[in-house]
Amino acid sequence: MKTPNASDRRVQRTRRTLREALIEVLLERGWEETSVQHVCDRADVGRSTFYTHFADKEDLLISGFEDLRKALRDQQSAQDSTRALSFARGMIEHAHEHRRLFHAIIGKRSGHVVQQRFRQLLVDLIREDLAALAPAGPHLDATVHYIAGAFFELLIWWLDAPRPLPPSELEQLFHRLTAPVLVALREHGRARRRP
Amino acid sequence: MKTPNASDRRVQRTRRTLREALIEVLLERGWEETSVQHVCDRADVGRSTFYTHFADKEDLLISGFEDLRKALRDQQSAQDSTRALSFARGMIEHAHEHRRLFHAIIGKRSGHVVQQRFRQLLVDLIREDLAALAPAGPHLDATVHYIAGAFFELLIWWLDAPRPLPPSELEQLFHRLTAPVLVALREHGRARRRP
DNA sequence: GCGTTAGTGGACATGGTGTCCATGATGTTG
DNA sequence: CAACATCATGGACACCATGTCCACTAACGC
Repeated sequence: MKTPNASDRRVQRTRRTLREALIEVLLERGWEETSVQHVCDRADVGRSTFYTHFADKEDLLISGFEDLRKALRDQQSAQDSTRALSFARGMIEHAHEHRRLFHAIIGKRSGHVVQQRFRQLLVDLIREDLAALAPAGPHLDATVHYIAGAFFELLIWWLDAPRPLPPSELEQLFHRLTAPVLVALREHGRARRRP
Repeated sequence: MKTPNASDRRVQRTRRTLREALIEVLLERGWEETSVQHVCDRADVGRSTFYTHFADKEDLLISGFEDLRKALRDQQSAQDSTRALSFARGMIEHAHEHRRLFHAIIGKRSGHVVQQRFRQLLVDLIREDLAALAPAGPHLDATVHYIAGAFFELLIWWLDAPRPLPPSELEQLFHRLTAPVLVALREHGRARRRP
């Protein structure tokens, strides 16, 4: 069977069921210990059916990342986004709200492709934010990756902590640590424009 | 057979051969595509022998991490380590010298446990450096992880770049971006000591 | 040299992957 | 509403990797 038609009810139902089952199994077993088998069993869906929709378990999980992205955009436009890196609030709150899920997805028991994708998501979000502050080039690239890595590790640390800070404090912490980095970037940009 | 005696010539030879074979296969196939089978074939070592020495391929790779750590310490003590985060120079030079290997080990084609361990190595190194700057607590922890994540992502970005900066520039960049973070940490430390 | 210990290689059970197909079930369309 | 196209099913198949075991042989240390 070739790429099923997404507008068909059956297709939508199957995909939704599989995504939900993935999350359930993920929460119970962690990423590495989750197999396509388990997900299909939980979803009560034939394993052959799985492969007509997704290439593998990573493909399935990543298909849900778009939802996160959209949620972040909604949250972001519904507040004053005057501050740089305003995605942080939404992301942190989202992670707080779905703490166990986030922990399973990006935490220590996750898989590398998934982490890779998540970090790429961060890099994209941050690059959008910083594009206005400095001219494109290796310095901007480096700063974007610097901040993305910092945020990612900070988030994992926070998700792993036994008694984590409240979300607002984490956000504050992140902005306090990152503000001077942005200042440095801006200065660098100005310096290069008027050497 | 139980834990073989490490002083036996045969044991040393077998382990060394396996480590070398792992690196070879790793460079050719990347982490995920490397199996215990492949490594044993390349090393010309029985697969059952592998399991008397290492639990799995991760165990084998990580057994080589201690060498890196030692190399870094030697390099670090052989220079003025007055500057905070002086490990960075050694790490960057090391990564530059073994670029392809580092790329395979911690880059995009790596495995998550390996990355995990490497990040833990960074966290440990940075915590040692920063312990003197601020009192222990969540703020110090957060900063340590922040910097570790930033350095890690910066390193991967650098290893992935088609035309990478020279190592000295990367080091400079890292220190320029991180200096203000350290200042903030110190100030925070002073503020809490004299509230 | 001799007793001990490590390496060999093949067998075995287990479990996951990805593909394929005939069949039955369920939408969609005219 | 009926006919047809499409999807889901579940079982079979070939494949590959894992981890354990064991009887046999080779190499080491003392």
